[in-house]
Amino acid sequence: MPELPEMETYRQQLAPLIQGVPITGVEVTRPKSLNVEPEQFAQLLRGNRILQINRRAKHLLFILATGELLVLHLMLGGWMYVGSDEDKPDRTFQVTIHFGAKSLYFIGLRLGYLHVHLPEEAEAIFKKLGPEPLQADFTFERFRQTLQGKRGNLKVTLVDQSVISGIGNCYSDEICFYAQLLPTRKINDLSEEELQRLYQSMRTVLLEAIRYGGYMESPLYAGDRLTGGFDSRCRVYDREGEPCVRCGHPLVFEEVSSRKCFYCANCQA
DNA sequence: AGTTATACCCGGACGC
DNA sequence: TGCGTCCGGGTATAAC
Repeated sequence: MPELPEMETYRQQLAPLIQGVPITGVEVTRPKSLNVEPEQFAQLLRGNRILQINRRAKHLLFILATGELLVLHLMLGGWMYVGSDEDKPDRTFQVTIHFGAKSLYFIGLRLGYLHVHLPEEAEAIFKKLGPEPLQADFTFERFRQTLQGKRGNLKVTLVDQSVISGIGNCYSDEICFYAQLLPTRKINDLSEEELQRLYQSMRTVLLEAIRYGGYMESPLYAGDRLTGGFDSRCRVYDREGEPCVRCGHPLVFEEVSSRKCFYCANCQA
């Protein structure tokens, strides 16, 4: 599922492919993906250009030459492909944006969406989100302050977008594993040393995931060797029963706060 | 502040 | 091949 590293991978790879290229047409087969009428959407985009692609948490922001933003959230299982009629995936496209011969296909948008906003509207939406975990000014000191007074468990706190933004179900497990902390630990029970481990692990895991292209089933374009490169490097997520890479004990699956949760019961404490 | 429940949504995998 | 069934899971919101 697309979390911060996946969206960051998309952002980096998408930029050189579509930035500045005139939009020649739009197709919408799922109007619910949009917050405006499909005709209005097409009218706004046709002849327009995406000048820049930014990311905020799990959102991608396509900045149009005319000043509006397209705010993308892939939610569960959404993904994208850039290609042409010849090599496009055999899937249902909810939205397609054509850039001459090549097209950007949006796939698996069930709860996902592509919304048109003015910059100030987007800002208001993003105000509810917690800090970006990888932003340079999100120091350990700020991290500690952010978690100050929290009493929930590690898992539920890490995936809470209003506390820290961008981390989802997969990376919360990976971060806990790297930090050798049980996802069920209470935030307020963590020692100073454990908090530091958690902070370092958060940065290390997210940066590694971005470097290897995140956790995705499908490439972004033909010949893409980066997207999904982190799949095989996931240490615990969806690996119930497999031996822990650190100690060899079989990994455990448990529902924690009604979420899928994977961890090593032997070397996480 | 935490915890729990519920609705949202539908493609595609799977079973027969 | 074809048709019916059901799952997944982040987010918003409400109730306690």
